Order: sequence, then structure tokens, then C-alpha cells
Amino acid sequence: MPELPEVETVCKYLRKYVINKTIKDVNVYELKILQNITLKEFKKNIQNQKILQITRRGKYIIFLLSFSTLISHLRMEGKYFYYSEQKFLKFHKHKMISFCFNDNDILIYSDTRKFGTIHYFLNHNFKNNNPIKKLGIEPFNTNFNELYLKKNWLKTKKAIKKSLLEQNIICGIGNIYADEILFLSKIHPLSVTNKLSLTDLKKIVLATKTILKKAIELEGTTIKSFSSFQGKFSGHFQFNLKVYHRYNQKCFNCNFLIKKIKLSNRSSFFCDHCQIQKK
DNA sequence: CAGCGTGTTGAGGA
DNA sequence: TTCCTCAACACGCT
Repeated sequence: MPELPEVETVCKYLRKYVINKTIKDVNVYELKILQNITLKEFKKNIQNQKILQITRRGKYIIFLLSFSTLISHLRMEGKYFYYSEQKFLKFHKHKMISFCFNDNDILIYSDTRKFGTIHYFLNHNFKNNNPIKKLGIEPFNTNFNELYLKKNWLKTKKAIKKSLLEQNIICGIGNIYADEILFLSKIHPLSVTNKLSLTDLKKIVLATKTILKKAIELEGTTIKSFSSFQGKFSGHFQFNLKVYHRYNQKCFNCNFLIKKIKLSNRSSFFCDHCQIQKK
């Protein structure tokens, strides 16, 4: 579900509700959510820590606590819910973890497919550790430009669509926005990555920044199940999608029909007529 | 009932 | 090394 704009939106709402709250206790319902720490150690350490800051890196949400760091990934369907009453806990069939604050408000992480993860560090030194360590550049970083891509894609022969999804080069782009970026850049998803010209790379950079910025403004894309917070805030970027999910519909530029192919088992939508393939 | 999927990882093979 | 496909994770939806 969530790509950079959706995660950014979730962060925005989380900040609104839980900044400066102190965690009293935590309940873990699905042990597998904890990636790098035992339940015992986690529970012991997190008590009485205050949430100082909430930031995003790639598709990860980073909770900076008084003396530790909690890093959450929503994978496909993870969602946060916030309540002032404990009784709402029982309505969440797929909850993986819940936090209870000093004022007895609660934050629930719910995930129907249970793919979500939490990494927990006993300090603030998370940047030099996985999963954050392996992430590539942020799309809004000023150093993200055509020269960065040229350098990193010099030897990359795979399809450009796949390259865009590699989080260790650029982080935050997922299947939806990759298709949209390539459409706006007029580049075919099967184009060989290192055959792209500097001009093409420049187009990709510009399209990436433009699309992600717009999607953040519209609070993300709601196709199937995405809601950013409390299950009731959904995005509006779906009304701005130019190719994604538009199979067999007319291209907004040229009226040819949008095509759909499978690339690494993921759907790719594109316009065969507008998007040029470099072999 | 079978197939699908907005994400990530690892195995196995070419 | 590099790249690919497939499976796994688990569930609701079509």
C-alpha cells in the first residue's frame, strides 16, 4: 500500500496525535513484528520514554524516543489508530501492537496481512544500522539529480521500472508512483536503465519530485485499502493518476489504449505510444 | 474456488 | 558479479 507520500501523510497525522506523549506500556500481539529485539527487552526499555519526534526515511516511519528509536514499516496494509478509550482495542482483529500512554490514550498498529515490521534501537544511532543504513537517496534531497542517477546506474542493465523500485538507490518509490513517473517522463518501463540519456535522467528526476510532491499535498493515493490514519483519512491522488490502474483506457495525451504488462510479477501500466523504449 | 496484490527478503539458478 | 524468477509472509476481495 503505502509509498513515500502515504507514509509522509501517516507521519503527519501521527505527529498531530502522539508527539510529546510518554509511553506507559506496550502490548505486542504478534511477536513477529519485532525484528531485532526480544519482547522482554523491548517492553522493559520502552516504558516511560517520550515521543520526541516523528520523521520519515524512505517508506519507514521513525519515532525518536527519549533514549531510543522505534522504526515502523507498514508494508502493504499497516495502519495506525488513536483512541482515548481502551475499549476500542477489542474492535481491532488484526492489531499487532498497541501503545498505552501516561494519559491512558492508546495508539494501535493494525495490519490485516501482518507483514509490518518494527525495528527498535536502544539509542539514537539508527542511521548506521539496517534497515535505514541500506536506503538510497531521498527524492527531495537536492543531491538527487541526473548525475546521481548516471553514477548509480552506469552498469545497470535491468528495466528502468525495476530500477526505480530499488530502495537502495532512490528510496520511497513504489509500484504506483514508478508507473506515474515513467509516464510523465515519457519513458517506457522496459527501457534499459543504462541506455537512458542524461536528458532522460533529468526528466525522471523532475517527474519524481513533481509527482511525489503533488501526491503528498493530496495525502497519498487510495486505491484499495489505504487510509492514512484512524481508518478515515484517505488520499486523493487517485484522481490524478495518469496510467496506474488505467488498463485499456484512453491515454490522456494521445488516446491510445493504456497497456498492462507483468514485470517481476508486478503490474506495470504504460502508454505504448507516448513512452519510448530505449533498448 | 482460484487468483490477485500499493512491499520486502531470501533462495536458487542462469 | 549480476540479474532473474519464485516463494513466502496472510488476508480480504473479486
